[in-house]
Amino acid sequence: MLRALGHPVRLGIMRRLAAEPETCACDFSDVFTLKQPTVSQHLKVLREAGLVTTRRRGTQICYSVQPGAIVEITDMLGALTAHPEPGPTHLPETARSSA
Amino acid sequence: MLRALGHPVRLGIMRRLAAEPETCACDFSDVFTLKQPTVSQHLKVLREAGLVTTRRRGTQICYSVQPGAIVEITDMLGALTAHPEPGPTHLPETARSSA
DNA sequence: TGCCTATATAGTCAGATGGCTAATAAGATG
DNA sequence: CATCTTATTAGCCATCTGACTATATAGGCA
Repeated sequence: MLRALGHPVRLGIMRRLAAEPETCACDFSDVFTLKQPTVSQHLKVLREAGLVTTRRRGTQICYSVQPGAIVEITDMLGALTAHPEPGPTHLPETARSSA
Repeated sequence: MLRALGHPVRLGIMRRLAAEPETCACDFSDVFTLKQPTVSQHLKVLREAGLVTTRRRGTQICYSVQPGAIVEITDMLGALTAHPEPGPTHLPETARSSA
């Protein structure tokens, strides 16, 4: 998810979706001055990262922010400031799973 | 900053620093099975992103998480879930029907 | 001072990323 | 059913990233 947000266009898409939910895919091409397939690729990354949800409206597909995903990231980032506690709070460092 | 966190090794470094502050640079080479210069590059990215702070301790340089940076990211991400209607300001209805 | 350890930089190369055009698939609408 | 619009996928190529080795720099300590 962080990797998905690490690209300026994708972060811009998220911001746009936050400011104006239910934005259709075709709208982004104009906003970011990118060709439609390029936007589609970025939207796919965001979709597969679970950061956005889709809904069909007529011939268009509207995107919105998946609030749960943002909470998930925020929670994970908050753990970065948590002090080390003597308990099973910390995760194993052998996590090799990719998203 | 998000771009800096978007790499598994760098996120792992941040997690390690959260679990064990004041970790010296040489320690990461062993933890992540990477050569020393590679770790140094990642630490440089984190440093330039303002995500970590450094402190010299003898011959070593110890890294710690910069809490303010995490707050900054969290705050920015929180804005992604904020609705575009912060007050009684009326704006065009967009026919949002729940699925 | 001189050495020795720890860290940072330079340079290089394979592989990933991100943009495009062209073609395909999905679905609405007459 | 035919057609048209919209979205996705495929393939291509320039650029960036991230790993490495080799080298340079910084600073403590005998």
